[in-house]
Formats: sequence, structure tokens, C-alpha cells
Amino acid sequence: MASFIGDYQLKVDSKGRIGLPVALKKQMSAREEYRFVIKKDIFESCLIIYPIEEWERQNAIIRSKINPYNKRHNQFLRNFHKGTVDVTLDASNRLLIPKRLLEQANIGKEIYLAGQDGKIEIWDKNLYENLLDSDEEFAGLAEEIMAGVNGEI
Amino acid sequence: MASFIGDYQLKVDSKGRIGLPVALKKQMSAREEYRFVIKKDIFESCLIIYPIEEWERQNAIIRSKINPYNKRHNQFLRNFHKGTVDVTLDASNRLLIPKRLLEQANIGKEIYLAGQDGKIEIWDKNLYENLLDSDEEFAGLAEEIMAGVNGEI
DNA sequence: AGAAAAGTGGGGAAAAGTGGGAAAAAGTGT
DNA sequence: ACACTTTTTCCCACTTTTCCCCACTTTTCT
Repeated sequence: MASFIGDYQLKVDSKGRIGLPVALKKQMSAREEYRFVIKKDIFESCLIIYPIEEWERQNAIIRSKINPYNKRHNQFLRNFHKGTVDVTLDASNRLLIPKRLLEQANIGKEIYLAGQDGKIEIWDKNLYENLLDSDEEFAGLAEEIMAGVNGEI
Repeated sequence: MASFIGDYQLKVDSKGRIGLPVALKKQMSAREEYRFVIKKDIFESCLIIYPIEEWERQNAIIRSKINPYNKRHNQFLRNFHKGTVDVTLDASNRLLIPKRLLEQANIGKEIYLAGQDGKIEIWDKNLYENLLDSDEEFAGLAEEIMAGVNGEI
């Protein structure tokens, strides 16, 4: 499984394409076809890029939990899949992001790609730079989430 | 087994046909004949498209649960099969959806096809866009169903 | 500094999506 | 069985989107 590291500032061109930085591509296992699933994040105003294996991994987990004859389970499955797209790198290492997704996440011409372990986030430049600006806020979150963990973060 | 990804906004033409997006077709294994079973969803106002193998798989599961000498079981089986149709892609990659099914699911001219793992749902555009908009509701469902799973969704 | 690689932009061919005419097939009633 | 209507399917035409390709700029590395 890929583990993505680092954030990269780049541009969306007039057709809605973003060039995948070679650094990120190198963090994936080599293959003939680079296929991804892109979707709006549930909580934040950003998009998430999953390499296809990571997407399938998540799907397998969900499949194992879901009873297709349960109404609420179906609602969950439907909403989990809502607003996803299946994209492939073009000949110039670019991904075509559908306009409706860019709009949903308030993404303009300038963006950041942020590697997050198994996935990559796409943020509008301004939103990303203003995220957790303050060290205090981040420190607070860290304490809250990592409470009880022994050993360094 | 096919694993369908992505939702696609498209139109039903005056004859009740919908063009299967190539992206979805590519997500299936290639074959000479593309055969599907379409039926109204049990819970929601939408239709479901099963590739024929997935339909047979679901059927096998149900059959294994059914006692043929139990009246209620038979009622269920009868209702499950009621109103299903067997359709094939035409020469232009389109499926002809019977009018009565479109009416049952309140489907107008503009629709979404929503890939969900083994099946594809057909929704009226407006109904689909208004599904569970709220993050909280979805997050609640996610917590409930995915309880105990580590690794974010 | 120069060469190579990565990032960016856009023209244009090809493919996909959409609409509808009309032949063929199926269904209906007398 | 026949004529008539309705449905289905094949075909062609037009529009929109996608993707291949080339070119130019910027960055990186030696």
C-alpha cells in the first residue's frame, strides 16, 4: 500500500486538470495504469484521492459489514459512494477533476495536494494555508486525540 | 465481480432509454452480450441495475435462506421477483427502461446513475441530490455501522 | 551554466452522449 | 389469418467532452 508524504502546491489548468507531482507518483508502486477514486471529504471542504487499491480495501471492509437487505445499511452505502469519480492519469501525468467536485470543495486555480498516508487530499490554496494556522489549536488537537498514547508522536 | 464506482448525471430520452456511461461499462468484465436485471428498490424510490451474474449471486443467497414450505418465505420470494425486467444493451450502449418502472421510482428526464459496488442505482436527479445532505446524519450512520473498524473512511 | 526532468498551457482529433427517423418485431382485436 | 397499433431495435446525425499530443516555462541536478 502506498503511503503518501508531503504537501505540494500546484495549479489547476483551464480544463480542470491537475498534474500529479512525480514525487507523489514515486510513492506508489509502479504499474501500467494509474487509477484513482476521487471524492469529496465528508467533513472538510476538500477532495480525497484514493489509489484504486486503497479504495477497494475500504470497500471490502464496508462490504463485510453491510447487510444489503437492511435499509439503514443501504443508506450508508449509497452516501458513501455519492459524489465519487473514477479517474486515470493521462499521458502527461494529469488527473481530470470534474467541475462539480471542484465546486463542492471550493477549489480555485491554486491548490495544495497533501499526502495523508493511504490517500491524498486536494485543498484550495487559501483554505489549506489557513487550516490550523495556530500552533495552539494543533497542539490542543494532538493532546485530545493522542491522549493515553505512550511513546513519541 | 464488477465493482462499480462513481455517479453519473445523464438523461432519459423520449423513448425511455438511458445510455450506459462508458466508464461504467469499462468497470465490467468484457463480454459479447451485456445483460442486466432491473428492479425497483425495496426501500427507496429508485431502480437497481444488476449485471446478470450479480443478480444470480443475490438469488443464490436468497434461495439458501428460503424454506419452500413456508408461506411467508414464499410471499417474500414472489415479491422479490415481482416487477423485475431482463434487459440488454442495444447497439448504442443504451438500456431501454420500461415506463412502469420509471414511474414507480418517480424518475423524470434527468437522472443519476450511482455505482455501488456490485450494483448500479437509477435515481431521479432531484431526489438523488437531496439525499442526506447533512454531514451529521451520515457521520451518525457511519459510526453506527462501522463501529469498531480502525482506519478512517 | 547547461542539460534534463517536471510543471503548465492549449489545439484538435477522437470518443462519448444525445436525439430522432424508420424498419422490424411483437402484441391486439376482429 | 389479417390489418392495425405499439414497442423494440438499428441506424445516422449532431453536440459536447475527453484525451492525445506538442510546445513552452520553470525547476532540479550535475
